Amino acid sequence: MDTVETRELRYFVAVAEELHFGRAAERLGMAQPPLSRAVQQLERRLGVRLLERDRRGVALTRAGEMLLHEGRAALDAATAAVRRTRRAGGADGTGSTGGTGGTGGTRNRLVLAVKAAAAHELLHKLLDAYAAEPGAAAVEVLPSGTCEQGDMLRDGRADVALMHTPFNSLAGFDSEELTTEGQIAVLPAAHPLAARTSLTLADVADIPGLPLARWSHDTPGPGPVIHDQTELAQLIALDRTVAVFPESARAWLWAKHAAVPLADAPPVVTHIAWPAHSRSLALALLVRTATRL
Amino acid sequence: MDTVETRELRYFVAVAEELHFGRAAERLGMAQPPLSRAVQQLERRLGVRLLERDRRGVALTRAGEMLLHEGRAALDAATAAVRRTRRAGGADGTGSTGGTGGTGGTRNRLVLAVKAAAAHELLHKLLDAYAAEPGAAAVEVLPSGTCEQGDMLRDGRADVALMHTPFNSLAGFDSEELTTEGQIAVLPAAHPLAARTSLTLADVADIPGLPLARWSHDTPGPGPVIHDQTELAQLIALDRTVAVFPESARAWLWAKHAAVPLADAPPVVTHIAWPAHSRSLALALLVRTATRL
DNA sequence: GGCTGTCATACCCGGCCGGTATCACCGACG
DNA sequence: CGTCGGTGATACCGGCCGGGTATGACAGCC
Repeated sequence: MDTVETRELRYFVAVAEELHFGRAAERLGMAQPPLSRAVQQLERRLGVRLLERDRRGVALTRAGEMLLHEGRAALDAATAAVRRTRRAGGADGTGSTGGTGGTGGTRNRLVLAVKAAAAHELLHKLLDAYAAEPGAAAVEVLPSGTCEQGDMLRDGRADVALMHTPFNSLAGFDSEELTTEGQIAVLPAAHPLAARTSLTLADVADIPGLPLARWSHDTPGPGPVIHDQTELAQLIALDRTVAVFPESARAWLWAKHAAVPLADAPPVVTHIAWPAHSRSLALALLVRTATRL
Repeated sequence: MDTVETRELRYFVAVAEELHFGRAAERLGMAQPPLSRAVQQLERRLGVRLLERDRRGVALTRAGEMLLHEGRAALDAATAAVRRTRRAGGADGTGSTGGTGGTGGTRNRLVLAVKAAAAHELLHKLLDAYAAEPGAAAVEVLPSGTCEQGDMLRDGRADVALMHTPFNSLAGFDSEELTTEGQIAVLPAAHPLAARTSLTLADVADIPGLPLARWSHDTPGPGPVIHDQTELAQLIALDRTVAVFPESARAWLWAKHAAVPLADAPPVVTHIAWPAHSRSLALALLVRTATRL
């Protein structure tokens, strides 16, 4: 009797995230009373108090925090199992871009998550080299717009990913190092600093009238909040902001952009990463191909 | 609709492991027909054929193999969630040895999995040093007799483990390196080779009349199959076998044993390892203590 | 051809999952 | 101070589904 149904986990996680039975029930598409009862049953079966119900909302106990973390991981594992099984059986429902035919014999497929517009060159070479391998699977390239590649691997939307330290964490995955590159400042071609052969992070941190762009409202600073890379490119060309990128970003620079190496920025290392427990031949072949590029 | 209940996963994994509905049902403590139906429903919901039922048993399809692997991982994650939640809430049911009082304030507990009789010295120093830390949790030492430490971490029986490469795989865990040591051959003190100051793996591989001990019947070879380290020590003292161990094994040698360094054996590295998604202060403190020893 | 052993089907029952209605409680507020 | 709004808990009920038993379809085998 040391197991939980995923339904119970979904319910508890919803309540723990909302800290409110009513909203959680709404999110789950059900009424509040059965939800209350289900969580109570879960608490009884675990023999542990998960929530501290003082009037005016709900608070997590220490055990509740633990179950929130571990339960999320378990739910991810369950949905990953479903997604990967469907994919292996050919009953997939993704409308993803970039399907590349394999050798036709096996109907294997591999979903590769990449950060949009990063490491073009590497990705291109990798896909070409892999497609040339005998026995290669079809590779779907899944650009992770808003989401972390790590999340994609965890919940099964992807089988393998290109990740970039120090931006992504490789924790919990197996990985191989592929390339290392420096970082560059991307600024308007007309700006005085664009003539320099080298800059420092401090230089670009506070250029008068040219604040650093931010990817989210959470980051403090005066710079504009941007949502995609095209928007950013536009704003740079308009002399409104400056940004820092790995060197491979030179691939998408405009004529009105200038790139200057940053002397003291940490190098960006591109890894190919996959769930540690993977046992797929197609994946192994892709990794081997990548490391031999 | 991209999720599974753990019940369905348990059922399918049982069938996939037994490749026989009747035996699987027995193992699950239920009748065969509901099990058949449940697996059929699972196949319908996934839209994928998992089993190839030709008369005379059952075979896994490619998708079935995938679900077996991924489903096991998901089930491990679910039971880990339950175990760790119970532990965090103080409603634990383990009868494990080695409970060591923390500083009393927090009722936190940490289960540390170790290979029985490995790295005594290191373990001792670690426990002492950790207990001296302010805010340390109670540490339960869980000797993993038959089981891999990695499995203990995966299914929540342990929170952290001492693991030894190249014997254990660190895949999927975060880890820090602690110590490196060479390996020694443990042989009867009276044996001629015991006088040597150094040996090679080839030397001990085929000593006439002294075959290498095996831990499992799966390993081929003429040596005796042993089940625990005491049994092995006995057999060595009786001139029946020889074995290879990390240097720290000197701690438990008998008077009738001799230890000779192995010149070409790969070094054994002891790591402290934990699930990559862990977010526990007590664990972080233990890791920091360990790396500072 | 019966026998054995496999998995699937048919049918029934009880439990539990979820919904509606309501309660108990507290804080805010005029 | 009574009322009201909003919280989660309780009571009750109906339908679904998970599980059991009995049986069927089908292949291999002596």
